[in-house]
Amino acid sequence: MSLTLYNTLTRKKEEFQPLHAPQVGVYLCGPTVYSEAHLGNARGPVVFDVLTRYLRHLQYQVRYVRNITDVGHLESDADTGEDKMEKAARAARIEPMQVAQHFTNRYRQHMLGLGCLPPDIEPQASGHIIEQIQVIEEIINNGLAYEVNGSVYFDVPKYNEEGKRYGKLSNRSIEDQLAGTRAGLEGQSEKRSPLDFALWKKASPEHIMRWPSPWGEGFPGWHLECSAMSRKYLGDLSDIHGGGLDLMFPHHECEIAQSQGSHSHTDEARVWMHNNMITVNGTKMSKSLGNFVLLGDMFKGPTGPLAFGYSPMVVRFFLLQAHYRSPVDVSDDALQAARKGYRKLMNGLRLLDRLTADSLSSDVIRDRTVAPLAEGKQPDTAAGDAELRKLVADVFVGLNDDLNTARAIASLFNLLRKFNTLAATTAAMATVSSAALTEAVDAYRAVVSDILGLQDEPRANAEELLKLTLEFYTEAKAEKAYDKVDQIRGALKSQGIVIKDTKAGVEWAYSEE
RNA sequence: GGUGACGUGACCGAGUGGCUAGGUAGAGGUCUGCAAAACCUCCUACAGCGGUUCGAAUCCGCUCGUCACCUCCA
Repeated sequence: MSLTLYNTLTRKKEEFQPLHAPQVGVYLCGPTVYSEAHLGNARGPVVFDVLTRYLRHLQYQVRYVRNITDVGHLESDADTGEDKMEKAARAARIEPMQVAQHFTNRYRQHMLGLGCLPPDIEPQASGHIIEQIQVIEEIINNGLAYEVNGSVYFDVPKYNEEGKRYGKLSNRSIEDQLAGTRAGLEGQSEKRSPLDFALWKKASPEHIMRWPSPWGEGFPGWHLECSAMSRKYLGDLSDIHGGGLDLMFPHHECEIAQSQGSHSHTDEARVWMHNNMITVNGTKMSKSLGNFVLLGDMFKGPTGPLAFGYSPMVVRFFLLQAHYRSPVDVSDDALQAARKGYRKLMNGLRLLDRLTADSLSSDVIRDRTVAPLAEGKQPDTAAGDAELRKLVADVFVGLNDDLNTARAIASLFNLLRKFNTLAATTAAMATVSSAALTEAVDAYRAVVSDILGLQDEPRANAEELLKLTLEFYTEAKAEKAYDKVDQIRGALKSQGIVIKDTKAGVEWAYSEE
């Protein structure tokens, strides 16, 4: 049983084999930090978080790179195209890097909330201009790029003449692409072919973000950073490269061309993975359509199509309940169902502690020694153990099948039902061995917490609970039930809280000890 | 126009030639001071029409419908 992943490049599920086991290099195209992240921006990070968590569970040494795009994404293909970063900065009348930093901070905060572990390396495009210039020079030296008026373009037709195939990832032929080219392509006069894409763009006088280069002051093209940074941190060829389906073309296609055209001469990554989109009423959530749900708003709610707020963990669970290559539609109904399912799974997590608790074990042991010993036999747990192990195995069948978290979660619920049945009676408990039970309990915990990254969210309000306790305290005192009084006082004291009987009534404070 | 997906029960969402998906909602039951939880049973399915097959929700064809990419987008 081993992990298989769907590779967009081959359009097949492939058994995952690291290039340099036990090391595994994973790259995820990160956010452009010029605005607040929306729900759609969260899917890739969540999926790749589960992927890297699972790879680590499989004992691989993972280097997970997720970049921050803080420069270089043009507003349009036109020569006058303004950088999105700059546009936002201009609107807010602040330093562009301040905008980038602000939204980078927000993004990290949201990702942590969603249970995504920080990447091992989080490189910023603006910090890798030199590396990007170097890649351009390599491509020029290989004769696959040309300079016009301080801008540099990748020569797609030439690239194809050399036996490469621009379009191999998205399965498009050059002819189709040319045929599909739209009419509105003025502003492309500098390009030799409409298929060519910018590696470096000359900065117009009003452009704030600019860097010196062999071709004058300018800024890197929008596909270049990932190629340059992937190579720097993961080598010429990494194991896995991912992003949203909408990045497949042209972004990832261009990345492959750039890597093939540079000294790397590789597809940049062996496995290319693409997560599907999140839709609202069946239509893709996107900035341009304005139908997006900002993560910050979603956690608080209501916002846009949602009448309620949903906690980060509920959102994470919601996303994982679908397979990453399927589209997911957001709605209150779906999220509310997900919330209940999530809580059920979390209650299961708490049940595990009881299942392995000493008190329960001793009961079980007593049951086993009383009943079966009358017949002079050990209890037969073979069937129960086998069932338990099958339930656990099913969970991993799901994970191994192209990271099918939907199947894995379904199997977890089946396992949970078994746990609930076992916990109900000591007789049921006696049908499984403690070894098999411990195994299953550990597996449940590992998958839910470590691999799926689902944590319990405390929902109880401590202050309210404390208030309630003080009411019982007051009642006990009125009844002169002093052992009860002392018991409550002692319990709270062990939590670092002292009760103060004042003339005005009962109050509490944190212990100063 | 080109490329690629998809259409599963009240809602969400897996699966894929014969074997229970799962969650939520609904009905009944066990348990229960009440309730909840838990467990058991049940209900509503594979867009339509043909075809292949011993057998199709699963493969093929057609029809209808929906979506994505081809332009910045996760």
